[in-house]
Amino acid sequence: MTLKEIAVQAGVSVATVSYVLNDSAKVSIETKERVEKIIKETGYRSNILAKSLRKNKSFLVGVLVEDVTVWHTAFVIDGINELAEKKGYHTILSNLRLLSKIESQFEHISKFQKDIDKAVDVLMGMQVDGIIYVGMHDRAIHDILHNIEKPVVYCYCYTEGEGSSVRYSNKTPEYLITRKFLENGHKEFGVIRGAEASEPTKLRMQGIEWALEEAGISLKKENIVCGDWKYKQGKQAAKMLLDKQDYPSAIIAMNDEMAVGARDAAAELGLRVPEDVSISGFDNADIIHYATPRITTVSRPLQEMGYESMKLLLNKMNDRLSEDINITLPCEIIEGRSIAKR
Amino acid sequence: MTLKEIAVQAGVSVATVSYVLNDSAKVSIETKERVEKIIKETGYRSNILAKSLRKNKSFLVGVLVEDVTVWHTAFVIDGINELAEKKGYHTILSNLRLLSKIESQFEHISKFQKDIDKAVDVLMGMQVDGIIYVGMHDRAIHDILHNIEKPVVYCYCYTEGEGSSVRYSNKTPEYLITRKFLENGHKEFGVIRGAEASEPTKLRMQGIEWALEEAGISLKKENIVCGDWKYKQGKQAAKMLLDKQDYPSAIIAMNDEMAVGARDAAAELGLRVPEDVSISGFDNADIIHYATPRITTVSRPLQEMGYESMKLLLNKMNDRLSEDINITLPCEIIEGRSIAKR
DNA sequence: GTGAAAGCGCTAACAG
DNA sequence: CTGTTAGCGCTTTCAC
Repeated sequence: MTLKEIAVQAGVSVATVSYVLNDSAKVSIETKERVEKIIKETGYRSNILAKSLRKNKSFLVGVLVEDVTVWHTAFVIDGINELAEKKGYHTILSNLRLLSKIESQFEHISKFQKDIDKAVDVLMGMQVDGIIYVGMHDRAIHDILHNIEKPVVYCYCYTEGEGSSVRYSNKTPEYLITRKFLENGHKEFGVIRGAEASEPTKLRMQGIEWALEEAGISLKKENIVCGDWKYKQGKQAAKMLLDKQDYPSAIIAMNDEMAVGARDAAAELGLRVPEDVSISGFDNADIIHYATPRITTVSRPLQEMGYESMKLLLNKMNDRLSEDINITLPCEIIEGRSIAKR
Repeated sequence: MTLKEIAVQAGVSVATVSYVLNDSAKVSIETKERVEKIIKETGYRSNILAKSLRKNKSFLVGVLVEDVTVWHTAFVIDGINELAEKKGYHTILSNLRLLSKIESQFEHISKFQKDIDKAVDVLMGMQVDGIIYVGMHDRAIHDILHNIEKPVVYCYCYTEGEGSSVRYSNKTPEYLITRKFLENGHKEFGVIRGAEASEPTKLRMQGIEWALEEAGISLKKENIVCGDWKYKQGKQAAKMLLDKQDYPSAIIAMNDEMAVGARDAAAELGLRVPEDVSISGFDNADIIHYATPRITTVSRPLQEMGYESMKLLLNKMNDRLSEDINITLPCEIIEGRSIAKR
């Protein structure tokens, strides 16, 4: 069913039908009703492709995700969708599937660059009005999106080149968590860091140091142990920290998996959590809802990050914003029962 | 940059450029190379919208998900993407966001029907060549997709009306799990069911009964307790089952959350898992990787379900398949250490 | 081998 | 108020 057929059935011109459809002014009530009746009867649906072609505007945004199966991605997408839907935009999802590609083959980044270029080609070919790039880790994306003359927003990552970004705060929440320990009288700290070079690791570390400095407490170098974000290394790291006479009473793990690992390490060493050793995590992952005691953690504003990314993109697309903006959204501290008075 | 501009620069007609682009026969080597050079230089990208309009085929499939934040959805999408990408199709994601809508307002299904109709309108308006509907629960979807003259595949759900479906097996894996208990000498069983009316609950129950009947063992009615898939009720249910003299030595929980709840209940009652009571779960959820002991569970073929859905859809779209097909994919048993010899 | 031209379904001047 | 018409970028038939 096309606009033309509707026009024939209604005995009017295509223009008139188009006017009714977009109620763009000046159609007599009778004509309008007659046309609308036929539209309803026939179940006519306008061809968005044709419309986009003609208007040179697709109301489509490309959502280019590094990997849709990485936990936070779905929530970010959800946030994007929420605002997009409100504003009459639709999303076309392009999934780079980096996780499985990296795991299955030891190929160089250049291989992925090709994939990315192809994904961008398709998205641009689809005439998207803008692109939101959703990272699988929070890090700098370096010159990876080429030949795009449309607005780009980076979410859960950022770029030093062109393009706005939306991230979450690391330093402040880790500072606040550290303060919780301090307020409870803790003086000896152990830190289970994330992976070496990771951006969040550095930022969270800064938050910890900030709070400790304020309190005039120093962190022993040997009490900072490097993990890889995984349960196992978290447990191992905690064992190193706790298996000595003067073990720290406060353990700050940089994510929940490692925090749960630390809790289990404590249990194995016969230490009670939080009475003997207090522990904090980061991420508000599902696991901690089943861990006893409930571990105090930090919740990232994932949905909101998607929402804000879409908001930024809308502003860019509608020329209400010319320069790039980098937004950092605050996190929420989720109180558990894993930090006790000292 | 349009095809026409390329034509001008190359000093040929638009037709020729089109021929080169699609290498549809008969273009002299020299012309071809000249055109290709310009295409490369200019970074020309063909307008997929225009192409689709002209060919009346979009190479777009609509992925209509009930809620993208429901854990399995991302994996299903990933599977869909994997095959779609291989076959030159792209996905447009429509997220009904049912989870938050249901939680935030007590509105009737008719409200959602409107949302669904709208989503379908948009998808069809985008001229998708087919639709994959991804459920948030495994259940029958009743007459909810109207006015679609394109192929539809239901994934993680099914329909009694038109449309193929891809689901995972419930009965067989639960049968196999039950056999594991039996092989370990268990004779007294307790079952923590899922929500009352749920399809998977019924099917899994059938699997359990099948194995027990085979073994000539009967299941006491009072040893079947109804849960709601959540940790808390799992724990509560397990307490009912275990807090008596002749408690069952085998507890089959119908998902992992409840299984972990059961494990904690056992611990609180001073029972060791698996020595005093053996436990199984279902889903292969993240949580069980941190639970001690590792709980024996069932992994659903989520990615594969997406992949198979796309495969079915491709066959339908290319007229290689006329009748509806309902596929049930097998699950995998994930061995843990939560079932001991009796 | 290559080009002219029609037309996919729609919008938006412009004319009446 | 309504209709005519050009044209968005592309494919494809038919001529040459």
